[in-house]
Amino acid sequence: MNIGLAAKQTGVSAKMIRHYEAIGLVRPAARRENLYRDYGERDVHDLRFIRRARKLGFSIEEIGGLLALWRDETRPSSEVRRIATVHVEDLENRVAEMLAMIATLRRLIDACPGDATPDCPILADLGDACHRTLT
Amino acid sequence: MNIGLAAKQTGVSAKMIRHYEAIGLVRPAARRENLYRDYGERDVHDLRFIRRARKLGFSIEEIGGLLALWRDETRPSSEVRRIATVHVEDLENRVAEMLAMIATLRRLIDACPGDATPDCPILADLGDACHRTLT
DNA sequence: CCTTGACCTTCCAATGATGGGAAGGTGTAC
DNA sequence: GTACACCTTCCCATCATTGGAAGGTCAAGG
Repeated sequence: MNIGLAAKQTGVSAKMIRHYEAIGLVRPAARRENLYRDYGERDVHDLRFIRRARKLGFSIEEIGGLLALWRDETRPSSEVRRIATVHVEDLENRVAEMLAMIATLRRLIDACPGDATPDCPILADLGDACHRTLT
Repeated sequence: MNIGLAAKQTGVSAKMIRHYEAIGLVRPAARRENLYRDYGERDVHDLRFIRRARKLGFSIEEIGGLLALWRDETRPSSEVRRIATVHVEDLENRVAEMLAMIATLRRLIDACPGDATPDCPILADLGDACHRTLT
């Protein structure tokens, strides 16, 4: 099948399919006589795998590791679990940071009149030379 | 003051200070005879403002708008509030997405034996041709 | 046979925020 | 006078993705 059809069937854009090939995440596609890439079942599987892993926020590097484990019949599930755990902890750290941002911003927004007057605690907080975190 | 001192006083690296100047986020610094950049009170203020806004996750573009409002004595606080609200809603959306990823991954990790056996629900979920979200 | 439109190819560039480093000029302290 | 810390500009890299240009290929229809 052509790259366009593979893209439709996997939800990965043709652009990204070529890119994943260029960086070595997927094996180079077979080529027809006209040099068009030709995809089969296994390629489609790998691309779907990648798309799902991306949706779960795995990096390309992590996905490379997961794909290798997928292909390794003798893989220990502990290794997969380790990668996923490291990733989920990273996600949790980032969420915690973002929640802190949100809490601060919500406080500032609540304190801001939001009318035509120029007095705004949001700008005051960002610009105040004697900066302190609101409590 | 030199760019290095300004960097120390504001927490913005010299690299980034030059970058912010290049993209027009801050006004071009005054130059001494030797072409060294020369920073004053107001520059330091703007850089601190930027650093704090970055810590709250505002994009450079949003910060440009906030800085302009800061300098505008007649700004309506409603405009500042609007920018902050849009941003916080964006943050909340991203957090919700990440929480969904985390929930899915936690379920998969909990179901994974994490031992030397190759059977792993994490890979099964990523690779299954008949894919369904775990409930 | 020729055109049109939809596909495919490769290559180059941009995004946003930041860091790294090279090559070269300047300032200061010993 | 020389060593060292600082400054300058310029280019490149990251990460994942998108966009476009320039050109080749294929199928349908006039």
